[in-house]
Amino acid sequence: MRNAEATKNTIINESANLFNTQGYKATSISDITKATGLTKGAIYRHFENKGDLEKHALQRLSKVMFGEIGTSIKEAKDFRTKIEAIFSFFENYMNTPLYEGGCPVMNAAVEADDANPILREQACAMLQQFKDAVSTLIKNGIKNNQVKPDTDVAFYSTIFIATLEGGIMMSRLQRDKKAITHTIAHLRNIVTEISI
Amino acid sequence: MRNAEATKNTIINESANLFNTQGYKATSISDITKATGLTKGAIYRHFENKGDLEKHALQRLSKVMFGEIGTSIKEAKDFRTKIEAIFSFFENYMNTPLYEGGCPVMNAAVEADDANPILREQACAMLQQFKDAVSTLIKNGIKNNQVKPDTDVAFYSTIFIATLEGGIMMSRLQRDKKAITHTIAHLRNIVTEISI
DNA sequence: TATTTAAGATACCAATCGGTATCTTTGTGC
DNA sequence: GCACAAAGATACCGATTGGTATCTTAAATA
Repeated sequence: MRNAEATKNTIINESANLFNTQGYKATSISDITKATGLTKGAIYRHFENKGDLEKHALQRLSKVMFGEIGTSIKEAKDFRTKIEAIFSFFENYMNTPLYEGGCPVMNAAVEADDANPILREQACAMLQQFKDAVSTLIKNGIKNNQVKPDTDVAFYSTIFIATLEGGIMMSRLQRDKKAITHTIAHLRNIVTEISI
Repeated sequence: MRNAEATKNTIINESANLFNTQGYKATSISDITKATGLTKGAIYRHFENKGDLEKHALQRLSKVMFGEIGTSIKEAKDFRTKIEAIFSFFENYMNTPLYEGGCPVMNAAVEADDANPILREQACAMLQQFKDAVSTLIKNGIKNNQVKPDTDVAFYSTIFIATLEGGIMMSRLQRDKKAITHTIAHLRNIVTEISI
């Protein structure tokens, strides 16, 4: 039989790309057939329905996003370089993004908000995963005497993510790196403030 | 004749509400007929096409948003209370929002990004208007010896907006005020830093 | 090489999409 | 109260939507 796993993989990749750029509702199954070169019959053999495909696609975006962030964090040694890895990841959204269409968390969050509870739940989990990653990063910084011990972990992980997400939203809308550059510069100041 | 201006107004209001909650592409003309109690024929008498209606709806959201922000800023006297008016506006997105569905700028920005250039341009103009408002607020603060004279206006107006937008995105996704509360608390610290 | 079965293509379905042509109703000025 | 014009309702249009039933093709196995 023709490699089922490989075709399923390309369907997920192509649809993930389309969903993240055009939106989930706005992307039709036809769009995906055009992008993959496959037919509707082939797609529906691998996925129950469109919602199922959306789920797998966002899952893929999540894996790619956190995979990249995770490895670049692991490569760094101390708190400052680790958090710098996150900054450069967001900065690269404007130059050489891993996927097109901006941050998958924000895209899914804004679109799914009320109409698509499954997507919303996934976006929620992704945001939590991101927050947890930043939190452990700060916690380890405290443990290793690189971050001030009285630092409010939940507070700072929240404002880090909020500022980054807001920054790339502005930069993508204005098609100008200035916003994300400013926000990251600001976050660097905060990093200095809480660093020992 | 039946009051044309009034019906046009309700069409704009109802569709603005639907567009901002469900999304522009995801909201059909049928949805709007159900919400208004009018028929398709009535709607297309007042608007050329769906895009035209989208334009008017976002324009309405813009007016409402900046109208509210503008008046509450004018009522305040000094820099701190003026910027505090903006904070409380964003905080109210979670309690008693002027309109449902979150920030119209972010919603339009994320959805329109590549597919809907007219909407994108409008969102871009709204963001610029918001940034200009914060900028003049800071500039006046400097002029009136309430803000440090060496304050980078473009820098701070950018991070104020980015942080607020990111905060409400997170809070709306998590359906929890914590994120926006934290981000605003952080912005209050910044206000203190740049204040005299 | 023949059989079997999974993968993918084709052809269709009802429902809905944005949009329009036409008809009916309603209010206004004469 | 009657003609006129504007506002809104009705009925339709082709195109597209998500989805399915069925047919064909290709690869593994016997």
